Amino acid sequence: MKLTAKSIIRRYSCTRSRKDSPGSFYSWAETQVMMQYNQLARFVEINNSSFLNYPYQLIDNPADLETALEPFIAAKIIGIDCETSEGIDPYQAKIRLVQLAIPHHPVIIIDLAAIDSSDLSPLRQLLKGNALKVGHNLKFEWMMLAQAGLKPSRPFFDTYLAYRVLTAGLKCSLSLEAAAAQLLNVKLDKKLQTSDWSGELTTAQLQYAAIDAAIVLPLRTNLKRQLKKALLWSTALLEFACLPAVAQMELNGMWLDKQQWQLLKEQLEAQQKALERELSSLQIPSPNKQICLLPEFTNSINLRSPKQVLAALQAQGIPVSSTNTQALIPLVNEYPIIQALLDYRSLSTRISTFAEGLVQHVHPVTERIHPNWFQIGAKSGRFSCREPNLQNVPRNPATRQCFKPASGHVLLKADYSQIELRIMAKVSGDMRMIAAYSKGEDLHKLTASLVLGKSLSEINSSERQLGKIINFGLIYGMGAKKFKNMAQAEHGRVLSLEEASQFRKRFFESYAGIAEFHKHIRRSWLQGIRESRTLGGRRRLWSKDSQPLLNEMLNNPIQGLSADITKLALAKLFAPLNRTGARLICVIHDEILLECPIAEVEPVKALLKCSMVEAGDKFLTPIPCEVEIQMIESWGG
DNA sequence: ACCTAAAGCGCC
DNA sequence: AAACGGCGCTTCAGGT
Repeated sequence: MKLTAKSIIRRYSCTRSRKDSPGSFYSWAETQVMMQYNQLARFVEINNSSFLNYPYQLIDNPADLETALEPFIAAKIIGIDCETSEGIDPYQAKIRLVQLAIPHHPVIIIDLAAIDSSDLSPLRQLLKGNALKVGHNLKFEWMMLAQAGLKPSRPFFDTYLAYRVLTAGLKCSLSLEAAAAQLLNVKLDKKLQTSDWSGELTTAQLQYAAIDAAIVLPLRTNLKRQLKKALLWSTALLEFACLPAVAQMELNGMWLDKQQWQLLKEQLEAQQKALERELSSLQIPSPNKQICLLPEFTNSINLRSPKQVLAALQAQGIPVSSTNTQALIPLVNEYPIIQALLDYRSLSTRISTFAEGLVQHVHPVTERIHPNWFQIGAKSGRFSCREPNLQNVPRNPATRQCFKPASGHVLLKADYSQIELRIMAKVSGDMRMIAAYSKGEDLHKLTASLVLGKSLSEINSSERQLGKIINFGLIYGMGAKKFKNMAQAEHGRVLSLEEASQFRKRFFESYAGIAEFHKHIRRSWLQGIRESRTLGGRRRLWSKDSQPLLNEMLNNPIQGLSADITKLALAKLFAPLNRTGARLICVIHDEILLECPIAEVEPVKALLKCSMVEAGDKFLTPIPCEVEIQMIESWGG
């Protein structure tokens, strides 16, 4: 197959997945769901009330359970919801109710407080079955059910993820309430969601519980139609396939050596104290400061306050108009105090956010850290992670060495090598990049040689570093000025603005495919197009009240496809990984971290590599996909 | 006393 | 004015 920049761009711009083809028909079951929805909608209209009546059957004994679930055994699609008591932490909360919905049937509400877990096997079998489980934010249900010994099996349809796939980039509420209102014109009353589900339940509570399970069925029908119409069906399927891996990862958590962490904290605090002394000359500029008799109370400034720091620096005659790092870096050599200030601020973050902050999230029950993972947390489709964010733990070894596997285990750390650069090579079809990757050449070295006008063998490690900055900056539209600053800040190489813009020019001359790719995106940006797609079909929208930035549109296809690839790897990994003793514990965009029993290292390594490479190959061919796997005793190596 | 925006810094 | 992109957390500063 002949690859040219134009042909790839053309293909890129009209990428269609077969599975996304519109005009699909609906099954009988789906038609029934729509009829049910129509009845529901009519009811709302007539009553003009936020409270909906919906038939349900409360099951509070083992004998009724088996009978009640009979109609569900043959069902292909089941709406699922849970209500919990004692909070929403899967390690502390308890499931009170499991609600199950199928079309034209009362919702079955199972009271787990009234049924012994040994009598739940009909429910367990049902959840293990092949029916499509539909719910809103199923990660929560999955974790709760898994903790109750009722782990549900694929396939899943998560209306929350589906709604996010459909609206990625837009600011809108993704709650079930908002989705039902927006897509079905049904008003749900969520006031009871946080009510007490531990004691005697009221009719209103049961009614609320029933509606939540029932509503996801028409919601799914609506979302499926819209996803197919928007050519987002394969993206949604990818998210659904990835969901159980994410839920399991959140349950697994990550172990932190608290004692070692405490030692680290003390070291950082000592370093900070030393810097504070070094920075004591930074004082409040005051015209009458000589009247202050107790300078330690009056003249010292708050080093975390940009406003006070700016005034103090200016008082020392240092020519600054801003205290941000970019502005201060060029002054580091001339004024030693600047470096101390930068170090101080860095230490402040490492102490408050990490040394003090992270340890507060060690779970009292598991003694591990279980962050909230959001599999579509970013507009590009990337994951985000909160409370705490494990995706921005400082890289320095002393910090990461505190993250360790359980005893008898090691960590397996797998990284995609230069994934975004490879994606750029793929989507732009740049001939030089394709040739370099197929020969196994080092792209950073290549860029340095092209821009500096030297042969590959002449490039030293410092020049390669410059090539790296050029590669990662310029492919996303960095301007000459920012590039100049970055070359100095991260590489220590002082460039004039002319040199910087000369390098930039040579970069795009050397990689004509990238230049062409940028032109193509710029054209659609100029036309006022408000969406961006990845090669996998994932879409990001811009709302009408926010003008898309060109650089956002340049970046999205790259960053978004990287997310697609990682998610596909996780989806492939999930089932086979569960047949081993290894556990997924962390995902940092292009890095996957497993905790693996020592005895199983070799097979798990092979499985991990295979899943990731297969996922990469699906989108990157003919660009080779490289995955590096390390077996380590701690995250720090 | 509490809320919000911005600055700053950590990561990919 | 469009000028690397994507996040989350803590602190400060100014407001109600």
